Amino acid sequence: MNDALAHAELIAVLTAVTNDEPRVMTVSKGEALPSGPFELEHRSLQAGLREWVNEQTGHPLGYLEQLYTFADRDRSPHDRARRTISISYLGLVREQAAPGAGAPGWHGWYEYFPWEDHREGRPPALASIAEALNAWAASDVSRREHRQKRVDLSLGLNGAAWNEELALQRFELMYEAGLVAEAGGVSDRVTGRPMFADHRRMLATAITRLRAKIKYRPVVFELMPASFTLSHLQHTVEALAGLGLHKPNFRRLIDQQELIEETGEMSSETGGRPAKLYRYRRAILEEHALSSARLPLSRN
Amino acid sequence: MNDALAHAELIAVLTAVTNDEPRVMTVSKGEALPSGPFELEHRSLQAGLREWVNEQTGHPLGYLEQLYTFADRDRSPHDRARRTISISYLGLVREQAAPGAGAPGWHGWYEYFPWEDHREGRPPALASIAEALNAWAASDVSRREHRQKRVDLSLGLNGAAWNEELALQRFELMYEAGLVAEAGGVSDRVTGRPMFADHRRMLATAITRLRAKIKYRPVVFELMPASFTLSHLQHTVEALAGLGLHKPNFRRLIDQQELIEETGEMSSETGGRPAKLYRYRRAILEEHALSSARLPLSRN
DNA sequence: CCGACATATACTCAAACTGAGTAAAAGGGA
DNA sequence: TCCCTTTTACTCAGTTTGAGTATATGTCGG
Repeated sequence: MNDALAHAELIAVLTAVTNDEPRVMTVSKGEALPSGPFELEHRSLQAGLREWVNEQTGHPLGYLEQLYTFADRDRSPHDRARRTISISYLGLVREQAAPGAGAPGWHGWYEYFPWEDHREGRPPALASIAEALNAWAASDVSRREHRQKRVDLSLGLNGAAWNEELALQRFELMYEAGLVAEAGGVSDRVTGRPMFADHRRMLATAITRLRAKIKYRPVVFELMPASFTLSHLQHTVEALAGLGLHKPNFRRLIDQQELIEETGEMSSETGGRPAKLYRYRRAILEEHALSSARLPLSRN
Repeated sequence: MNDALAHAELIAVLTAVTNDEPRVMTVSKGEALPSGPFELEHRSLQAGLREWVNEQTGHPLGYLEQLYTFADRDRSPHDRARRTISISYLGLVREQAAPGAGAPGWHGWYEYFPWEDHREGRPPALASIAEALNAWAASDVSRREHRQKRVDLSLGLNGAAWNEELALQRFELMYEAGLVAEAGGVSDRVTGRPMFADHRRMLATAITRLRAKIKYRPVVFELMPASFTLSHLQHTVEALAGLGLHKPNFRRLIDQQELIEETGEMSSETGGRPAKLYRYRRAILEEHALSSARLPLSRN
């Protein structure tokens, strides 16, 4: 085997939802994701990450999932003889347990991706982005049609519906078109706040992964306090998905899955009729398999 | 930053389906997955893998997706001062383009996982495994109930349905119970063929990933020749899922998604009525977004 | 040449699920 | 007391899904 050596670096995308706003933990005034070296003492990658997140931030993190491993060259121009392998993780932090989640260090997802929040309808930023991307598509005669289709599909134009799971795809498209600051574009209220190196891309990866995952696995509860109302739960999901959901149907979905149970307490925080408080039924993880299954099964 | 250095190793799980049998490319007489070092010249991890797969095997590989990155210690006992980071990839190889896919080097998935093939009903191996795991569950008084639930759910016992996507979970359970050879168990027709180090676990990861992915993304076509019959397509999906599918419903699903189109040719290979030949409509990738969406959406 | 056989293709039907809308209940505050 | 707000409960049509049945079109044996 060849003796090529490399640095190993762990990068964490830690997410919490506070005040119905999804947030990510950052360093350097919001310009980078927290990261640290992978050391020999660490038992495994996952254990290594857990350790230093605990040391550095004090946030106990529940759910932790590997996102992606990068090793592209040109990432650190001063270090050409050696490569850095970056292994990124998505971690979910419970709101309750993160009292500093509104403090410096935590920044809203949608500061970095203003076009991703569709809870109040299509965000104004999207119109400008669409315009810029359409121009980009038109600028290359030979690939125009193909590009236009990608733009339409990603942004939900010309008959296509907005798909919140395409967050990464959208960012990569904007990168390719040179719109975002990391690719030479400007940084403003339309194209969002940039980050160090490819950190914003990792955040986009995390958002995409999480938006997909909440649909078939009960990970939202890793972000919820011990007891919560149905509306609180719905608003958390909406914050992550960047979409408004139909209330009656959301409730139906939740209780037909038997994911939660009443605590018996009530909450009267919101000014209207008091709401029942619920807690997550941890046992459900053992009872059901919770899989999607979209194949036409037979029974022989 | 700390100066911890590590080897970087790329591991490929290359899969093809030949004669309705899913196969994986191996080295060392079927005992290991092909792997190679990640070198400085490589542009990126993905590019690195592509290069040496091409060099070593000659199989042009279409689809390539990162699976997982490992760095657990104790993996190579002779090399304690340094860590090896293993980045595994899932690659799909077209049947047509892999004429050696039945030759040595290629082995059927179900040699390694005899309990995973449910196309002809529950495989006989499963009964013995269930027995052994039940005994294992009963052997620990304090955790018995929890263990029993895990067993029931994984194997589809006591009212639970068999879920083909739990392949990795099942392997980990058998590992934990010491059933498989890699964890000190025996190697026979029930527990399947072992592999070097954690390679069988990586294969299980690949199987799980692929079984999930075929449901919401048209990756099967990466395994199909240029033209094929509907039955051929169905048998390929069945081979991967390890399940029998309901024929009329499979057809309905396929053509309502407009994934394929007729070539105009017919095939009369199978002894019965000749079947129409189809080809994959590559354009579909651009037209549709193809996402699952299991949230109760609203439209304001 | 004919009829059994095998597979392909086409159609039907009920149950479950999904998107969407409406109505009643239960608090707080003017 | 009445209005406002939010929770909770119910309805309904259109679609999707699992499952079963029927017909078409070849090959092959006699």
